[in-house]
Amino acid sequence: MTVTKKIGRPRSFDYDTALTQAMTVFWEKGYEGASMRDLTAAMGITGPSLYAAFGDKQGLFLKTVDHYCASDACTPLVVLEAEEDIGKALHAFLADVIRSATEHESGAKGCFLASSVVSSAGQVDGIAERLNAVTADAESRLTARFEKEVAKGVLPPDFPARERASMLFDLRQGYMFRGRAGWPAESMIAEIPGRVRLLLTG
Amino acid sequence: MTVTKKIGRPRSFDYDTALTQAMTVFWEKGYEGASMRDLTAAMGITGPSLYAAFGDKQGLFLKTVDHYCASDACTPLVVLEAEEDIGKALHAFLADVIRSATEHESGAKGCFLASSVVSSAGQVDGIAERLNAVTADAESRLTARFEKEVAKGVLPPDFPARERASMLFDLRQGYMFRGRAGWPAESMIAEIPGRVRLLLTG
DNA sequence: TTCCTTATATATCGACCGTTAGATAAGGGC
DNA sequence: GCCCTTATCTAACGGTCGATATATAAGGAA
Repeated sequence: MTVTKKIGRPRSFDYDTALTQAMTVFWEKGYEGASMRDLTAAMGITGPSLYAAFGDKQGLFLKTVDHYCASDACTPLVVLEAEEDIGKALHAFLADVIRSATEHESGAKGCFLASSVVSSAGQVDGIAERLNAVTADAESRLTARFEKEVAKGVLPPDFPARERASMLFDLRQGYMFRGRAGWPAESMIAEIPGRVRLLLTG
Repeated sequence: MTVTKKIGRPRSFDYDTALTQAMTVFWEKGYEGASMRDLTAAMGITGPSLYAAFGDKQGLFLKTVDHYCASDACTPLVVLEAEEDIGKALHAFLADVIRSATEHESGAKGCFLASSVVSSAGQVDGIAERLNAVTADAESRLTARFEKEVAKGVLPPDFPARERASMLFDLRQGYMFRGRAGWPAESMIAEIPGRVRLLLTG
């Protein structure tokens, strides 16, 4: 690892902090809805600084997506992996999805990828590929969680871990939709136990 | 019913046809991405004619949404209600959802509401309410389909029709996401039988 | 025909879009 | 000290945005 000597005038802002603030703007307003003026205002920098550091708007957008993916910001997944009891883990996963899908009154609801980035898939090159990759990764983590229970003997050896993982992922997407439509969180939470029971059916 | 006498110069275009063409543009490009010039070009009319007939951009958008809702354009629901055998009906429903989510290479993938309109919920007044209403309607139709089987005796009396209907709706949303991410249709189709089996579990 | 009402087409409005010259400021290397 | 490099600022670019003023055209009513 070489020491990177920096020459020239140093940056007056923190790269990752600015990136996170840009992400928030994209999250609330979407790719098209977020103007460069919205972004520079939120990031606290001027236009030329933004272009020098992040490239054009599309480049900045892709960088926010990669930043989000790299930061393990998907809390439901973290919750699922942290809880030992599989029933409680699934309950906590779904509850956290519902929370994230409904908690903010602003536009920054739900998963950044699942409820905001996805709508730009047809308009920004590179988005579909990233969504595809992160979906595959999320599903493998969900699958691993089920397989862990199979290994422990809690779930039967023939338990369809991959199928249930993919269902769990898709159910999450439904909550994103309901959150955007203003569906009340209570009715979603009330249905969690039934869903958990079904997901664990052998 | 009174005969509506029209005075003044008659319209030179068909209202519903123009509305449908506008919907296609919104479907492909989203609300923000669709410019008035895109819309007038697709509708074959000039700007002032559009404003006179449909109001401003937001008004036109809401009219396309209402037009879609009123036209029973959600083919998976129609398919589900048409097929008598519940297993085949569910299979056909999911297959049709997957088809609509993946068939077009353009941006007009999936359900207009579920994959396009939903992303404008935070930015256009009136969208969330409409999504909420149409979701409730779709769920009640899904529930009715399950209850029909309960009445026939195919499903047990204590079958949780409403819960499974809501799951079915949410699974559909997952397919919309996968379609946008470029997920291959074959792998989704391959998982249908397992999902149908689980949905019908008593 | 003449009026009244409504739709049409042309041309354009001010505002905002994403983006970039051009000049200036701030660091390290010598 | 003086360079070289890079970041910063102000200002503005051409283009497109959504929306409209104006004048003309096309029908029914008298």
